[in-house]
Order: sequence, then C-alpha cells, then structure tokens
Amino acid sequence: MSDAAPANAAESFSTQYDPKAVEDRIYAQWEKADAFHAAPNSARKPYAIMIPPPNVTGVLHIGHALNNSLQDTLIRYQRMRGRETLWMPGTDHAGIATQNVVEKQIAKAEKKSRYQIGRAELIKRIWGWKEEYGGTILKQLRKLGSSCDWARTRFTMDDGLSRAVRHAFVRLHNDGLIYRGKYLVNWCPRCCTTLSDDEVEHADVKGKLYELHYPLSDGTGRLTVATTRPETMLGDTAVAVHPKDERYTQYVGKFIDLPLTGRKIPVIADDALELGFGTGCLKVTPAHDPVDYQIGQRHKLPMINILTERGTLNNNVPEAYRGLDRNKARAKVMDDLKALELVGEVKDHMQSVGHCYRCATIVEPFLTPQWYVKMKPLAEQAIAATNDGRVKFHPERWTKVYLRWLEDVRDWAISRQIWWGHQLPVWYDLDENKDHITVVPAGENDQFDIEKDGKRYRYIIGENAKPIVTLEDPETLPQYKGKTLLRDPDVLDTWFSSALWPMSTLGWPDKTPELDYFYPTSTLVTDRGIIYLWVARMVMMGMKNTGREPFKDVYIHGTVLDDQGRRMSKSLGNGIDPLVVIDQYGADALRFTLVSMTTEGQDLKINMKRFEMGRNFANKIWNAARFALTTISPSSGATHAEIEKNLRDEDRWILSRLNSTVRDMTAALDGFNYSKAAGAIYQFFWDEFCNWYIELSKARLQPTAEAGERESARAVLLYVLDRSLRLLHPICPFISEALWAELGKVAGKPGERNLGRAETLAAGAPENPNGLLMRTPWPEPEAAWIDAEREAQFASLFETVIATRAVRQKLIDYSPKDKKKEVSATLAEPLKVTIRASDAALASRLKSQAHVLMQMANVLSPEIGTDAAIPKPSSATAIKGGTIYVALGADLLPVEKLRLAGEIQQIEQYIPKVEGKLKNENFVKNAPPEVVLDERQRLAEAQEKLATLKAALTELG
RNA sequence: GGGCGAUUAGCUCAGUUGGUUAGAGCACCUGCCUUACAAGCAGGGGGUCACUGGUUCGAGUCCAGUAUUGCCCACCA
Repeated sequence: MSDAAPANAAESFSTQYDPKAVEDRIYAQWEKADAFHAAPNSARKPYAIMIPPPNVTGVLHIGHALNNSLQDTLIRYQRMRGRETLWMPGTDHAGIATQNVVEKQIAKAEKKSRYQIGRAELIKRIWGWKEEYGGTILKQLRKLGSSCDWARTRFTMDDGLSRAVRHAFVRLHNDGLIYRGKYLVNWCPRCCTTLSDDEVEHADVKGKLYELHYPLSDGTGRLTVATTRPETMLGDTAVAVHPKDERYTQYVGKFIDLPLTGRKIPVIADDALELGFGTGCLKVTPAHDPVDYQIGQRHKLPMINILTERGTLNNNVPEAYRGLDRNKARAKVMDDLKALELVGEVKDHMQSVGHCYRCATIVEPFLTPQWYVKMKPLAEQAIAATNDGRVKFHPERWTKVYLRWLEDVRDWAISRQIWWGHQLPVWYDLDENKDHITVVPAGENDQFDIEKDGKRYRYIIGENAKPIVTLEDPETLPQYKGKTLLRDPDVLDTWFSSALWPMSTLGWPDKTPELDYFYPTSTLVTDRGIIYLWVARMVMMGMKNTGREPFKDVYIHGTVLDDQGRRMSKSLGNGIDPLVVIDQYGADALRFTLVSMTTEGQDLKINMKRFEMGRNFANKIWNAARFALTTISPSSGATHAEIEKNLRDEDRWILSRLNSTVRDMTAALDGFNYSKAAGAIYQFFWDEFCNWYIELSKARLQPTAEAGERESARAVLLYVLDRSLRLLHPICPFISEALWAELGKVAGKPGERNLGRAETLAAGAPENPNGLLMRTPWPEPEAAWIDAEREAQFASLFETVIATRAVRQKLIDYSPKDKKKEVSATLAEPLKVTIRASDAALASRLKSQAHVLMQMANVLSPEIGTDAAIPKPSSATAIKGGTIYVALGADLLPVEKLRLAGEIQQIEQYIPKVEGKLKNENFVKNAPPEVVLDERQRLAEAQEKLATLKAALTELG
C-alpha cells in the first residue's frame, strides 16, 4: 500500500516521533512568517498577555516552563479564535539580584568591591553583563515554543520604561502619595540596602532567650530582662514593664545603670508588653526593634543606632565593641556580662526571624531615612477593581488573599541603597539646604558614595533636606537653574518598575495606539508567591495612572514540586531542568504533561518519568497521522455528496464525538480548566479515534474494499485528523504544526477536508496565507454532528465488543499456568459467536453493527436474534439486554466452569445492595421516580444475568 | 496566633449542582512483536474516598469537630 502513498509524505515519517528533527525547524518557520507579531487592528478584538518578566539573570527553570506553557496555550488558542493576540515578552532588571551577580563576578576576578569600582563603572559593567548574558532566558523560552511578539521585547531599564518610572514617581509625588521619612526599616547588611516588608521572608529559627540582670542606679537591687539579642543592649535606652504588673510598679521612674556602657536609662511602663512573658521586664532598644521603636516614640526615648550598614558595631558603642560583627558582638557582650555575673538563665527559644529574600541574610531593623509610597488611597482603588468584577482571580479564592493584604496594607518603602536600577528623580539643593546635606571625603563613617569632579565623596542627606522632584533630564544637573544640586543616590525598588509593566511596555505615559488598543490587557498568568509584590501593585498603579485595571483575569497556577512534595531548589539538588526534559522528551511532551497536571491552582508534584505521558501521547499522534497519511490512497475525486452518502454509523459516531470534544475543550480553555482541556483531546484522540475508529477503518481502506466505502473512510480520517491537530495546537504546537504540513501535502487545503460543510470561521478569524496551523481557525463545534443517542449506542456496542474479547482472556486467566500459551493459541482464531438479545430492536441494531463486532473482537459472522440457537458447548457472558455465547472446544469446559462461577459470584454480591435500597420505603417514597426506576432496572438486569449464567453453568453439567 | 489549601488505588491526581458497581496515567498481573505506534494492542487485579459525629431516602460530594500535612500572614521580647 505504501507505493500508493505520496512519496514525499512517506519520506517524512519515521516510526517514532523525533522532536529534535521538528522543533527548531518549525520555530524558525513561525518566526520567518512573522506569525507572532500583533498590531492594533480595528477589525479584530484584542487579546493580550504581558509575560511576568523573568529576572534578566534568570535561567529557565521548571516553574517558568509551567508558567509560560500556560500562557502560550491561552495565546495560541485565542490567536486561533481570531483575536489580535499579543504576548509581550521581556525581562526585569532585578536590582539586587543582578547587582549581586556582577559584584560577585568582579570580586572573584579582580578582588574588588563595588566601592572600589565606583558607581558609574559598576553600572557600566552590569549593562555589559546584561548585553552578553541577559537574553539567555528569552532564548530558552523559544525552545518551549513560546509565541511571544519578540519584536516588542522590553527590559525594565529601557529608555521608554525608565521614563515611565520617572513619570509615575513624579506624578505620585505631586499627588502627595510619595514621601520621605526616617523610620525603622528592614536592612540587609549583606546587600547594604533597605527591603520592603514584602521582601522579608520570615523563618522560624532556633535561638536562645537570655536573661540579663540590670542593676538599679540607687543600689536597691536589679531588674532582670529577657532578650533573644543581647548585643543590642548596647543601644538600650530604657527598661519597660507592664503598667499592671504589680511586681514592678514600684520601680517605674527609677533608673538603671546600663552595664558595659556607663549610661543611665529609665524604667518606664508600657502596655506593649505581654503579661506573663519572660521575666516581665523588657529592655528597650528603639533603634533596633519594631516594638521598642513604638515604645520609644511613645516615651520620647533617645534612639541609639549601634550598627553600621554592614552589620558591624559603630562608634556609638564603647570602644571594645566597635567594628565587631553583630554575631561576634553578641558573644563578647555575653562573655563580659558573665564576667560581671549579670547573666541569668539561658533557654532554648524558637523565634521567627526575617531574612533577605535575595540572599537569605538575617535582616536588621535599622533606622534610616527612606522614600515611601502612601498605600491607602491606592489600595482603595485596587480593592474597588475586584469588588466591581473588573479584575477576576482564578481560582476565585485568591481574591480574598489579595483583598486582605490590601485592606491592611502598610506604606511601601521604595528606596534602595544599591546602584543598579532606576535612580530616584530627586535632587537636593545644596545651596539652600546646607544644613541638611553634608558632603565629606569618602572613607568617613557615612552613608553614600558619589563621584564629583573626579573625586569620590560620601554624603548624607538629612531628614529635613528639601527634595526637588523633577522630570528634568538628569544630564543638565547638578547645575540646575544656576544652583548646585545633588541627586539622591538611591534607586527604586525593582517592583516599582514591575508595577508599571502592563502600561510601560505599551508606551505609557504616551498615548500610543498600542496602549489604546491592547490596554487593559486580558489575562495575567502567575504564581501565588507574587500576588502582593507584583499583582496587587500592578492593579494599584494601573488604576492610579490610567483609571483602568491592567488586566481582567488573573490565573494563579500551582507551584512545581519534586515527587516528595518539596520545593525544587539548588541546595537540595532536586530541580528538574526543562531544557533536559525538552532534550529527552520534546517540548510538546513537557508542555502537555504540565498542562494536563494543572488543575485549579493545585501544586504539581513531578519527577522525570511523568513526562513520558506527554512523550507517549506525542508519539501516538505521530503514528496515527502516519497511518492516516501514508496508508490511505489518493482521493478518487468523490464529491462531498457522495462521501456523505457513504458515511457509516461509525463515521457518524466519531464525528459526533469529535464535535463533542471541540465543544468540551473550548469550554475548558475559556474557563482556564487546563487539565480538562488536555484530558478531553487525550481521551478523544487516543481512545476513541485511535483505538476504535482507526482500527475500524482499516478494513475499509484495503484495496479490495468498495471504492465509496474507502473514499468516505478516507474523508473522515482526514477530517478528524485536521480538527484534532487544531485542538492540539495550543498545547502541543510543534508536532501539530509539523503534521499539519504533512496533511497539507496529502490532502490539500483545509477547506477540502470539510465533509460538505462550509468552513465555519470564527468571527474575524485570521486569513491563513502561509498555511500555518498556528494561523488556522479554531474549530467551532458543529452541533449538527453531535448525536448523543448515537454516542450512547456505540458505548453499549463497545461494551459488547469488550465482553467478547474478555471471554478469550478470562479463559486464559483461568487456565493453569503452563497451559496459558496453548489456550491462547487455540483462541487466536476467529470465534463462532451467537448473541441472544432480549428485544428485537437491540437484535436488529446489533445485526446492523455486526461488522464492528467481527472486526474488533475477532469473531466470525455472528448469529443474532431474540431466539438464536445456542451453540453447544459454549461459554456464556451476560451483557445489557442479552447474552453472548461463544462456541468452545470440549477441552475448555472445566476452565469455563471456573470462569462462570467467578462471574456468578460477582453478581451475587451486587444484587443484595440494590435490593436493600429498594426495600427501603423511604427511598422509594422520597427519591425522584427516575432514580427509583433506574435502580429497579439495575436489579432486574442483574437478576436476569444471574439466571442466564446459572442456567449456563447447569447446562455444562 | 490567624487565614487558606490538601488528605480518594502502591505512586501522581480527576471526580461538575448529593443519585449506575468511584475514574485516569504510571506501576503491577495475563496474553499478544495483529505492517500506524512494544513509547504499542487487548483483558485484568487493586480503594471502609484521613477520622468522628451530623443533615438526608441517599454523602467522596453538604455541615460541625479531630488528626496529619503544606503554603501565606502576624511586632510576644
């Protein structure tokens, strides 16, 4: 038959699908056709997804693979549905992370710190690094098949996006929503910068609770405080007790001689203490603890900062401790206090400790002036956006999580003391604010570096310095209107620019056609981990800056975990590299497996083996297509009418199932039910199309078969393959596109595979000038083909086939071990079968479908009737509405008896269950009549089966 | 301390508004290299749906509580 197949198609196929031979070639084809590009188009509705920009330092991990597979599935689906579909790609400059990477590199290669390199040089080096390595993850996304509009690739530090950042900052400032203030912030002593509350990760750490004795100044005794951080006692400015704690009221107003420091501090009363905790006395260190800070504010206590920005002790402590690292200082303080016999009990203690989300260093509460965004007014708009239904979360439960955060959101610390990022558009007037801005030569114990006139300086901006916030071109400064200005050295939190991503990538603050057309965008697909850091802030900024929500739907997917349910991490070494998966199994296998495991935001536990599912499915598709395209003979040119006239029952059945699947899959994708969508096409294609329809079609495709029969089978095969490839494409783009091309070679244009029906285009569906599947319309379910009754009839016909096949296998199973092969061999021939149906309608239907039974169960032309003669001896199997008798050789009778006994036992166990239900008067009285009727029928059927099988057993003697 | 999930076959998970003898993939058992595919085909075995109560004629599904587990939030030193 292969000679009949077109040579070019046959040559393209090997018996196993080889993704490597397909993927890069197909991707290049798409790019060459410029098929990912989207532009404002008034003839179509827009659909846009902004990629969650990966860090520019990133390499593709399995979480990205999931996130982007889900996005690409939506994007490709909507593109096929005729939307003008934009998937905006890009990367995030990732301030701290990126600076860390390059700093480390420089430290290793040149043994220099960033301070030795200098700000301008460091930034130059980071740009250099970005140009060289920054595109890695975007290249890797291409391996996944991502159909991003690469021509629009954005980076958060591009000129346009930087302008958007400055614009947003100035605007918020002018609206009174940005302010500067000195508060206790989270400080990472390794990164040497502030972190926002949301960038601090809390973890329980085993620590100790130390009791310290503080002598009273009047010599009347001592108070014992409890602390987890004894080194901070050097910055204590009070001891607090609870006002209701009668043990201590007498001491309030007295003074303590603070050991090791020579300072006197007061005993105060404050109800921030928890009654009954520790000793009841709290050492108060306002500059290094949030609770103490509040107490300090209330009691106007001095705030003594004892740390430098590197986490060492500064000059505010006695000389012996200066310069010590905070951990060494703790040990020394304890040693010294012990020597003075001022240490009490030391107990193990679990406490929650904040860590830097970038480097995991323990974060210090640190008193320093920073810039803040006032969040309340912004949060109100973001809350309204979900309450109005303008932004919807999927699964819906995340709405509550999002709202709760917004409802008691705290102001957002946005300044960072690093160099890589968007420097604040803030200048200070040196001439007018000399009192507040100090410039000193570098090397002093101060805070920030600047380069000026070829020299390096460090400078402090005082708390009350008057800032000038302006959009003016930084190049014109520091000479500004004849004055000397200093620019604030801080940069913005990376998330500040990320918050603008949906707008800034479309050209905001300019009114571009893109912004007008694609904004608000359609769907955001992301991880639950950044709902606060990113999603909420995008909504706030979107509402504030444009008055519109940045996206309408937010799909929150699960986290990929290893097969023991742990997060994948470098330190555990349990990560799965998506590129290795692609190399071993193919991108489609990776995507299909991930998509089919995505259900309602549940986490995905995976190991390497899971991807075999996707790989095997891809191979199945490949081979089914290979069968359809290389086995069938060329069309004889039959008309659509002739084809339709020759359609058999099973043709109409598979067409019904196909269209039901189109309907189900469309609904699933519209509702973000990824696993259902994948499951629908998997089940349809593999089970119904391959295992039933293709098998059934084989006889009709023989050269000896009647021409009309052959022609209609051919048409159905090609039609189902055509529609299946379309359904498959959003999830498995490579193999579907590759096979689409093969299908085109054999079967011509898509319009010719339509079984007499006009192509039903989605409204405004794209033209398909280059013949690519990715630009081909998504199929509409054709209701006329869907026939629920036929589907049910075939389900029952297939049960009959399965029951008949089972007779063979059961006889083998019940045979002794050493006889199995022999029995198997005797049963390999077509069996002689009689079916006795209990009603004439069933009998006539089965007669008309006898060829299905013959072909699929390997039986001779069966006797079918309500009183068909039963062959003797024979095996009896009860089915719904009848009995199948299979003629047997006498040698198999003992085995058949065993088999029958097994069947009988099964039914005998079932009958009492149904009987019990029906004996229950309340059930009969209260249940809906159709439910009761169902139960009665079930009982009757089971009883009939039982009678038939018992009679058969008796017959055998 | 609070909030939100999860708990169904050996493993990973489905299970729509309560109603057939609870499903799929992997693993396992049996037979088959049947020319699309052994990465396959065919037939099987395997589950007290975490536990305890409750509502109901009827509960994997609804309610209450318990246990185990995961994630998020939170200023008990």
